[in-house]
Amino acid sequence: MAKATRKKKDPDASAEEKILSAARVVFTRNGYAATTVRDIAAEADLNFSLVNYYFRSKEKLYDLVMKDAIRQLLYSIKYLLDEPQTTPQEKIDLLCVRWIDMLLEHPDLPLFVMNGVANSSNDITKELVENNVFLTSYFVKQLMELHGKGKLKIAPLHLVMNLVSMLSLPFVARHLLLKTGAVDMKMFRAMMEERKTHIPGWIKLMM
Amino acid sequence: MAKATRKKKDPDASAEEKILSAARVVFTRNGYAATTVRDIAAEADLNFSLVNYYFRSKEKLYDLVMKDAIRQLLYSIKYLLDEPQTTPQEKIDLLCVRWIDMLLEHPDLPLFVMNGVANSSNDITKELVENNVFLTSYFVKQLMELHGKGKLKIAPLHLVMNLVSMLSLPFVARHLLLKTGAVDMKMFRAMMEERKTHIPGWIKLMM
DNA sequence: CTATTTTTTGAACAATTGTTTAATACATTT
DNA sequence: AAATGTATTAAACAATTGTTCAAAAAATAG
Repeated sequence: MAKATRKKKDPDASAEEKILSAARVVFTRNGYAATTVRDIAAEADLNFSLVNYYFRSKEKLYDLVMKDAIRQLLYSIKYLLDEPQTTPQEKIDLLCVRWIDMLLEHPDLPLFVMNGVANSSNDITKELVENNVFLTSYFVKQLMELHGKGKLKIAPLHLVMNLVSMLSLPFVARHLLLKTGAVDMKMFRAMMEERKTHIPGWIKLMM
Repeated sequence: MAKATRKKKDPDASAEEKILSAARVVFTRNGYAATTVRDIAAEADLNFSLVNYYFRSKEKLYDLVMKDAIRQLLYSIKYLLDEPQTTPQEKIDLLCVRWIDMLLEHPDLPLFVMNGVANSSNDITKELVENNVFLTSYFVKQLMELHGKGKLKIAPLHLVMNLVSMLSLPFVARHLLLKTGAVDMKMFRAMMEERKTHIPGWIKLMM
């Protein structure tokens, strides 16, 4: 095994890493079924047998990429939601900036993950449950407490739903917006920048 | 040609129709690439050569299904948005009920269409542009007029984005909610029923 | 009934798929 | 240097894919 022992140095970016990031690109763009092992190798500019050499199978490689995608989507805000010192409102402010920044860098992530979940193996579902960021977070506990005292109009689950919806659906529907000519890329980015501050405002109206 | 001339009567549900609705089921569940012509025929309980006999190719059949899906998603609210007699607020009330009812019957439609658009042919993009329901609607004209007069705080495009987001993302993320155990099917339906009236309320707060 | 058209079937096809294997090239160690 | 372990390659594989085609079956028309 090369991967496990790792006695050698990495020559520049190692073949293994080149394949992994190529897989990220191709899987994210085309999905699992429409992606071939040869596509990935071509993107990495390597012989296609190396994919199986380093990752054993297409499916194992996909699971790796999908798990990373889920972590990227959820972990980037996890500690933020569990911070005991900040108010729910402050959490919302930070969350929106943090998440939109991340999504602007990886705009295809939400659709990719939604598809991964829809046709998921147990392995991937497990990754999701273990990182069930929102519902087990201190953020939701705070909201439930406020809701219980009558100091929060909206049900916490609806609030979270609205927050995630307004943040991520524009990215899910990004290609639709672009291809219909509703917006161009520059305008899309500008609107997402606006939403960093607008969404917290709208959410607070609901609270 | 059988399809074009149609001299015969339809024996019960014709083979052609059985294939089309089977294709809807399988394509919507598994996507284009993961669907085989043999899967569709099996779902329709027919010989798999009939798929090509009636629809010439897998891709043409998919385009049919996708176009129908887009129409179902957009046409169900098109005339509603172009009604000159109703106020924007009334349109929003009706839209939310109408759309959530439709999505509860076809919950996989949004994710299916988003994927179709992301990897779309020109043919499908055309269908979208021609049914560009929102941005060319009288609804948006009304909003822009109000916004121009300073009688509408939120920018119309953000309003439409928020409306569509809060309505459709829960369906896109439906499998995630169910598989993580955040909600069960009964609770999901109940929440969507609540959102029929809540979303208009939240949107109006933003206006 | 006979003739004709339409529908259905099963076999065959070439292409593409993921995976394996054996040989070769390269790097490291002794 | 030789020996050993690792990385890379090309070829081959069995399976699956969409599509075609000719024959059989069923339905319709004359």
